[in-house]
Amino acid sequence: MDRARVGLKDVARLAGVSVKTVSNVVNGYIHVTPATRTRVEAAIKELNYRPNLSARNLRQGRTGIIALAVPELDTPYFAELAKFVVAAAEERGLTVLIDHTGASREREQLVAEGFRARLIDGLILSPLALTPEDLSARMDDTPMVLLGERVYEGPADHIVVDNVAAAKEATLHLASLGRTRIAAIGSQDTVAAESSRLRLEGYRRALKEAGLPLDDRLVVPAEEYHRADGARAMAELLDSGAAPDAVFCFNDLLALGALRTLLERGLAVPGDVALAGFDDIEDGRYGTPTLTTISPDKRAIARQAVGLLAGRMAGTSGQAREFRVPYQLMIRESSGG
Amino acid sequence: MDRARVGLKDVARLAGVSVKTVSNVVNGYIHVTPATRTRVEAAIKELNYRPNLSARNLRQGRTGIIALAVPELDTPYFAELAKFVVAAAEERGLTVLIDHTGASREREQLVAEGFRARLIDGLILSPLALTPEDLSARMDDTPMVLLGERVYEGPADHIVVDNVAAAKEATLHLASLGRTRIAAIGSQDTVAAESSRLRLEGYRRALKEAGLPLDDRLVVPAEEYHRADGARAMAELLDSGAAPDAVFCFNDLLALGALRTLLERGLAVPGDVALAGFDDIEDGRYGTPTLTTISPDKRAIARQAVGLLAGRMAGTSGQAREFRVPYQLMIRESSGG
DNA sequence: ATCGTTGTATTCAACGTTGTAAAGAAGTGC
DNA sequence: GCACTTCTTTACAACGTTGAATACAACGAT
Repeated sequence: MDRARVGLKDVARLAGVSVKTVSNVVNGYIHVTPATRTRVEAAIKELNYRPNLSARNLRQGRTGIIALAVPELDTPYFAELAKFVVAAAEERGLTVLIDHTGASREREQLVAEGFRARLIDGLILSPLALTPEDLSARMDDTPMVLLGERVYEGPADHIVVDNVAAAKEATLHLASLGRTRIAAIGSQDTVAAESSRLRLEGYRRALKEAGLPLDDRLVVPAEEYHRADGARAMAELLDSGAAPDAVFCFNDLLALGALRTLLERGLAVPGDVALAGFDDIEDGRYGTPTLTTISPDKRAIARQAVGLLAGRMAGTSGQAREFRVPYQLMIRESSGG
Repeated sequence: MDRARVGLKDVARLAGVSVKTVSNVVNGYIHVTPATRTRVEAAIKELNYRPNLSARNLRQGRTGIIALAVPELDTPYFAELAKFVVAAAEERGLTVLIDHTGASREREQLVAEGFRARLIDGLILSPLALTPEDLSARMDDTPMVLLGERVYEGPADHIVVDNVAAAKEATLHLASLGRTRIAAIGSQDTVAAESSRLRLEGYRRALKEAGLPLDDRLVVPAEEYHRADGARAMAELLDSGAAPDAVFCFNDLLALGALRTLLERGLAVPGDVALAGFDDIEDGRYGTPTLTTISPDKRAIARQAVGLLAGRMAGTSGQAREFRVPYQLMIRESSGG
């Protein structure tokens, strides 16, 4: 194999034209004779020429690459989201590079501060640990769109789902089944745990609206949002004697973990305890029982994020914007659907 | 914000040195006076300079980016694998760009043929539909490592798990429980479905070794490897009257789908039907019951792939190599563990 | 014929970086 | 003091591409 890189120059020599003409053919410039075009295309094919994107990018000042930074890629919610983002980016001719931050503030800062600067044209960041102050202090001027639940007043565009309303709707749904001891799994007391706080707020408002008392023993924290944490939290809840007859989990993985504990202990779902989650990941749609959950429109999130980012990259200026993306309560078997 | 890009030139002017000296500081060149270094570093900080990677890459002829092309990113197995690949790449200072092929032969060909050529230095491809002929015909000379089950004699390095042995071990485990009517879910008759074929072969060998008859009605195809296919296949199996007392599913998602059908129909797992899967995805470790499965060492797969690729990128030449990665049978509740 | 117009192809410079070679400064050994 | 090495910094060219400016040819209208 030729290890030697073939460039416009080589194609030009073979086709007997200037370098620029080859460039014109490659870029579909209109004023090229069919004859030359054919000749050049033949040469391109013969040499198996591929444009050097680094050179092109250098010249044009853009790379066509955007980064998507998520806490964990192997979390179903983010994997599904990533898929939609990649698809939405492709529609616009953009390539996605994925960073995972592991939910560490340090890594999130690094990404926001332009760790990939001059390689990417834009950044979609799903922050978990980053504080609004971190964001205000941001130096890098790469366009950025924030994803997810948190509401920032800061200077960055962001896409949000109304967590309070969604959590309230899920909790009210459980109440509408006649449940009176509705627990919540997933509270967090870190400064940065905004989405947890918002969902808790929704839960509280729902209880108030339903005329149910607020019992602190029914609110159980979860350090992370994985199945294991949900299983552990559910066990605590049952052992504490709080005797819940429904549980709203702050995400689906917590709910699936909780479900596991409930079934292990011989409790019926939804018979003894009704269950609702948040995220609508595929796992929840095929478990036993299937999981009632809040389904944020992930495709819309991805589309909006990429669209907004593309706009900024194209030079749109102005105030940071917030886009609200719709969600839907999916009632399934775990709450008697 | 300065929208104007700051380059070495600007830093050099501010620090009162030549462009190359700044470059030397940035790259940690040894022979720079502490005094100059400090001065330059101050200037870099003041201007918030970031190297332009496109330019650097153009100059050096490499980008430091590798692509990982997987069929579906939101499939747990690949999401987990992707995470390990990203981590392994980071250890070597490489950045990963993810492509998803949707298991389409066309997209896989596109990727292998250098769709991203001159942007990436190497490619890790997990082929599903690509034929060995496609690979032999490959023109692009970007280093490539193939991932996954398929064994190619072709010209590319690849990382494999011994599918036949693993499938045999899983099936034999089911037989060792005293089950005599062991079904298999996931056969495929596409030309390209190599991994399905290998797992089926392992299943057959196990039956032979256990002295069990081979009953065609016990082998059920699955078009794709998702939960829905598993659920459907299990239903077919039960409706056909084949009366299985154990099922080996060719991946965990199929198994989880099958599990769903079994529980829906009031059958006990593993009491009435024992179940085993393949991949060891996290979902299987927290379902009810937990899932017996073949666990390929994903971290090793990722490490080997990136290492091998890095070697080729550094210029190692020679015959295509095959690396075998270990696996482990994880016995859990679905087979009475 | 002459002028403009349009279409086709070329030359030149520049994007920001780094490898090479070489220049200048400073020390070392005789 | 001289030749020599070592350290520090620089000028220059090149990576492969494309935008701007321009040359040249062909054409139609005057």
